Amino acid sequence: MRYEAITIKDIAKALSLSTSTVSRSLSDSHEISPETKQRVINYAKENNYKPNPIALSLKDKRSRSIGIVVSEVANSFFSQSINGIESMANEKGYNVIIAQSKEDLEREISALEFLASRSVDGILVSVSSRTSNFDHIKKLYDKKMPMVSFDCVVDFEGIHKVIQDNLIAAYEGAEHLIKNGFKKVACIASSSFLSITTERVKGYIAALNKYNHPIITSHIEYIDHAGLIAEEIFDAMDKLMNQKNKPDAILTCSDRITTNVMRYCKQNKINIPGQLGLIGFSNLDLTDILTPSLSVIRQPAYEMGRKGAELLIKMIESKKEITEFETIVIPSMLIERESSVLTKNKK
Amino acid sequence: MRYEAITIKDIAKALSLSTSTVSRSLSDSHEISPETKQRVINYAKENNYKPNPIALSLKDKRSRSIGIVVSEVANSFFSQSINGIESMANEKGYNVIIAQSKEDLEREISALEFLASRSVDGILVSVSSRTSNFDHIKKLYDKKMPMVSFDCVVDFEGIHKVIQDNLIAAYEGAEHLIKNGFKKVACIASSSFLSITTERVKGYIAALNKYNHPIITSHIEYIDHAGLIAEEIFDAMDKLMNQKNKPDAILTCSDRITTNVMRYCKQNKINIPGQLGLIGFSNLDLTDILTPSLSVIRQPAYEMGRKGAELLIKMIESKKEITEFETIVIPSMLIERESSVLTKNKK
DNA sequence: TTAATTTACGCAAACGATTTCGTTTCAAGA
DNA sequence: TCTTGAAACGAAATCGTTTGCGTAAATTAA
Repeated sequence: MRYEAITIKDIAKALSLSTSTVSRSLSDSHEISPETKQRVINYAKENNYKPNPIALSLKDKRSRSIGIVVSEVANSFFSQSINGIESMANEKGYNVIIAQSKEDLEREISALEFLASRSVDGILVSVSSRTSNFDHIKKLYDKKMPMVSFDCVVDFEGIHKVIQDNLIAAYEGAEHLIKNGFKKVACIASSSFLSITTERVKGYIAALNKYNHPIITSHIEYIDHAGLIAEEIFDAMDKLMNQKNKPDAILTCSDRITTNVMRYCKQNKINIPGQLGLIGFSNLDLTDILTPSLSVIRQPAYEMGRKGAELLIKMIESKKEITEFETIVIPSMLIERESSVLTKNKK
Repeated sequence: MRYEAITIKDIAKALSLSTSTVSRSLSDSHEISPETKQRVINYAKENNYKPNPIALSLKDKRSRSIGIVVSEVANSFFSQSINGIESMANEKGYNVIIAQSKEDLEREISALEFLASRSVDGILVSVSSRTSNFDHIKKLYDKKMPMVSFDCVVDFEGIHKVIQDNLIAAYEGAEHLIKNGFKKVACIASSSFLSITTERVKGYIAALNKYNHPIITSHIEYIDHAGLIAEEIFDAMDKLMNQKNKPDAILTCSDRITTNVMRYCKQNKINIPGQLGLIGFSNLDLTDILTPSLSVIRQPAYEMGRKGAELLIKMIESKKEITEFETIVIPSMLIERESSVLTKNKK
């Protein structure tokens, strides 16, 4: 079964004209008589003619499509980002092709290859939590594939980046806990490979330093598999909560970590915020109706997507080599709710 | 800035061969000598040659891409469906282009036009909640665009459909509430335009009939805008809870409705399940850590996506006209948790 | 030795659209 | 009357790939 669209040839044949004349009529060229032009335009409209983008792509050597590589679509942060990317891309006349790495380096590499072989004009990439080296990205980039790195950005210069204010966000998160009376704030961060992780941990440490809290190594846990397996997070919680000097609050650095910490506390009957204060990075819409309602650092996913797409398209359409690279930082938002605020009458 | 891939011409020039010879070598034709073949294959591999899919598309009159139209990507059901679609499409060598209708008929129409004009080989569509007539879909379908309707399916014969067992799922949901001792089970359904809504309401009514509960019209509310505006759901709840004969339990028929009912109850301090039992359709991963944990009917999003993509691709690749149309029903899963179970010691 | 066949490759058309370069026709200027 | 030139259109190349057809050289059969 096949859908057959009308072509410029069909129009030419129907009106006994050459394809050149039809093409020129449709592009409103001055060297076509007004009558012919009208005949063509009318016929095209009646038969709902749309130029074949594939033929155009072949000629122009551009596909007007951009690729996205994320770890997973079914993740609130990324689905919101994709939403933003999509809206900007559509405005600019591009469409998007999505590839998922599933937090796996091998799949990330093949996703990039796949996109390049599908001749996208550029790629937006958020690297997986298992990506500790960036050769595959560099390689493609050196071949002049326009690329923008967003969220989980690559760790080298010479590429546009769109990030949130990771350090500041984490700083404010930790500070928020401290100001609300917590004395021993721990941190569960994502994969140690990622720059967003080091940034966030830096912010966490900066806040502790600022308020003269000691930095306790056993209070910092890393989740190297992006929390795809809940076990990993439960193990981290076990470690944190079973030590002598156990924390009284936690800053969690990703959606999945945040929710799994909640899950752990619920299963282990740890009272939040009474026994454990909690604030975490999250983009879920449901955090306000959790009990206790969850204080979160909300990441500007949609805006990051839009900005990333805009940057990428600017790059694609730029004639000259790009030499100046922007790093766009979009502020995140701290939403204070119950999970991080100690009340007088705690159980 | 532009990425330039190596072409068959480049290989031909480099090895002083014709493009035909190169092409045939790469397709392992018998009419090329083993030595030449090897030379070409080696050179191609060294230079990471990948055939240009755009040129192939132009020749084959197929793009090896399929379109998806959903109301919104940032929706757990759809992002999970897309995940399934993507995985199947990739297995079969297709990629996906996503378009969003944002629950708006106009945007749905233009999304379909957009996809057709981008020459996708077929389209998977879940209609928006504002879609009460299907002319735009029929029109495209009559032009032989392969299409499969999933989840919010179209209301006419002669097209493949992938749905969940809406009637049974709703029946079981209502039955579950009744069996747990609730006497006055209400229902908040989605847009009355949608067949999934009528199916689910039928299931709800069937359960009430089966257990000799009266059908009370004021206990059925419809949310015509997909709950994009929380207000609409709050209004429905106001109506339900402020009547004399108010319900003691609710079956909610979509993710957004379910969570907004929770939100309403939390704001209005309505105890669940003590004052109001609740079970709802939802695909969120967080429902188990709500308080009370939420009983849900989980929709088989991933499987529906995979099955839909499989069906669509089968259709695209079929030589002959399709005359038999399948309606694939995938069972959903009822997960019993606290929100629908009355305990002895209620407040 | 000559004819027939096989081997191994090149030429050119095709897909749909754009664009450069002609070509035809007609009118105005010399 | 002849030249010039604009106006209005067509032919053909191009993008990258496949493929039917043609053809030279090499091999085999007669």
